[in-house]
Amino acid sequence: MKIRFSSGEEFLSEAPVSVYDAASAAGIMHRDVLAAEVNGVPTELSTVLSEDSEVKLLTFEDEEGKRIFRHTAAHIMAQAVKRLYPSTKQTIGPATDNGFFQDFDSEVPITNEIMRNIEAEMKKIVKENLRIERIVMSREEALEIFKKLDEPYKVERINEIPDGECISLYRQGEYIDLCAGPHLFSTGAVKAFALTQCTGAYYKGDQNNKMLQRVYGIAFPSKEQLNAYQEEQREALKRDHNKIGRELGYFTTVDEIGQGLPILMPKGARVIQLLQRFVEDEEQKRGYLLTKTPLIAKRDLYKISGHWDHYLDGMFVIGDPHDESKECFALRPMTCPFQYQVFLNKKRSYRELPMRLAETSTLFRNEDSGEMHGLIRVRQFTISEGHIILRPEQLAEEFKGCLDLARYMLRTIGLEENCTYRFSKWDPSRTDKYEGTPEQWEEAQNAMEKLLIENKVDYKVGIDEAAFYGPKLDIQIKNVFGKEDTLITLQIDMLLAKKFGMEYTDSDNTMKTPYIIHRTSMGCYERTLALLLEKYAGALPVWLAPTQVAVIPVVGEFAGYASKVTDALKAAGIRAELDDRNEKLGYRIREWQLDKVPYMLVVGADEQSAGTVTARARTEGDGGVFKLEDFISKITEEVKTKKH
RNA sequence: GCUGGUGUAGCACAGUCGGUAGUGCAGCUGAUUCGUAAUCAGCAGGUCAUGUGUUCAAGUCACAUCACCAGCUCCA
Repeated sequence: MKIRFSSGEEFLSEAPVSVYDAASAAGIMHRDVLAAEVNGVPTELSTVLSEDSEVKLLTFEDEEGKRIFRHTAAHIMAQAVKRLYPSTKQTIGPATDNGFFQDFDSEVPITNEIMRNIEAEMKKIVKENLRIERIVMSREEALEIFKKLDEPYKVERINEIPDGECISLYRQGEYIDLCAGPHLFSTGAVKAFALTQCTGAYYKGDQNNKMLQRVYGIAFPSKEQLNAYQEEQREALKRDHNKIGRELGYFTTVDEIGQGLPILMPKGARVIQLLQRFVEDEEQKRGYLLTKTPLIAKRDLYKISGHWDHYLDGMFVIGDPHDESKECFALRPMTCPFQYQVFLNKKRSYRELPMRLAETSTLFRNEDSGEMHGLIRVRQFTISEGHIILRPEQLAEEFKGCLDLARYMLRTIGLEENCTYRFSKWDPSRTDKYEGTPEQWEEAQNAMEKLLIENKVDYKVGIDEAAFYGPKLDIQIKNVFGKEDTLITLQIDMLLAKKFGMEYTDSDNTMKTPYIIHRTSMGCYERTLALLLEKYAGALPVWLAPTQVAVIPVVGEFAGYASKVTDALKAAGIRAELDDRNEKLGYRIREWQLDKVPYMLVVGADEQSAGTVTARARTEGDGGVFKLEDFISKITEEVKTKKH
């Protein structure tokens, strides 16, 4: 038989041979090799080859190699926990994007102190360099083993494995676990690791189930890689909008006002105003009609839209929602049913479609208390909302228009490269959560899929991520903790128009029901601000900076000239601030640096006599000595082009 | 909502065995007028998140509530 390696080498063998031996014989085995892919399937180095095979050796540089490495680290953690706390029940322990975790059912919560103990025990297991063995057995044998070990979750899992599927166990030393694998050759390879946090997690991710103890960890083949990763994490956390946004005075929260209700301070409010003006102006150019609709409505409206049935828990209700004899209001969680009234105002012709309605819309959602996060997840927010009411044949063009607008916005604010696309579909097994029939969902989803392909959107599918009325294209972004949120959403809705009795007279004089696109152009402003602060570490581009220029006289003597310069900048529409405090120059400069202001103009005798300014720029190379009017032109140009 | 953690001045933190609260920076008032990371002096800031309890005595101990943080679940 012939074994071909992806690196080009070949090895011929009469007898069955392990991947490890074959690679050694071919002279390409080295210490960084963790596992292998045989004919495209990941497997361990001990796998015995008995027919012609294509083999790729995996190291930590390969995604699959990383995954296997981390998965083995998870097993080492589980082994350590079983050694220290034998009554703990094992559940699952996969690799994640950055590391791994293990879920345990433990009587006592796992604290930081316990975590340190587990780490110490893990070090021992690595040092013992235990050989990791794969064992395949029948369902009955496996059940017997785990019943004997008193591991009920493993027993449950074994019973869930479909007939005919291979049941494999992995053994390292005294520890044994049910696991599909693959794994490393031995525990010794996991040279550097750290347990990062301990927390609760519902069994099988269902909040009706028991809460288990989850321990997260990271693992690397070398100490250097571990240190580099930890340093990177520390740096990322310095960009946390929830930290710098408060420190720099963009927003704050107040106990008495409540959770998820941030106060936008002058700087935060300014940035949001700038974003909002930009969005509204751009939408006007693209044929949108601006509306302004009420923030509350009677329960009757939400009953028509379906929100009352599907979203009552998420709404702030004024009055008793269940007392039908009295009037009851609710703060709006979405704009849709309000904005539809614009269309419903009179009889509509096909000639009026598409009708593009936009609104800077404040929404209220009664999120569960543990959900709030800085400006990213709040209970009141303002969104660049909009609905396009259209004839079915206009869907492709209008959807493309929305996508173009969203991409233009993201590109302009500099977040496009940080985003990914998710095609959010319904879950056919959870019909209670969704309106409409499977046929209607099929139709809407097929339409969207076609549009995504046409528009070359590189997307991932998300099952059970749709809105209750239709599928979505969600534009996703990660925060500094790696948590993903939706920034922008485009939704196709073939259901709600009918519920609201929306119709138009078509060219053949028949009444037709329109389609609706629900869309945002820049998402909600609070969240966008948060992600901008994180992207730029607080140093927003000039066009968005709350203060664009600080004017600093060298000493008090030149405060007059500095004041004139400031006035000239302000007259040109530049957000300038005069800093004539009686403090040492270096001290004042340092304060503005900490404030991340894009430009400082230092003026003294030379500048005053020449009518110039000395600009010190936040970014290297943008500074220098300018004629005042030249500096104004420079800033005006940067604002106009929305330079990053 | 669930698991764990946190809450002392605007911010960063001390506060020992339970004995009535400190430091630095920021702020204010003076003085100082200095060319790119911190001028000097003085002053003022706190119902120790809130409430209830234990105690002769609570920042410190107990319970409850609120808020903040991470994760789970949910979601823009």
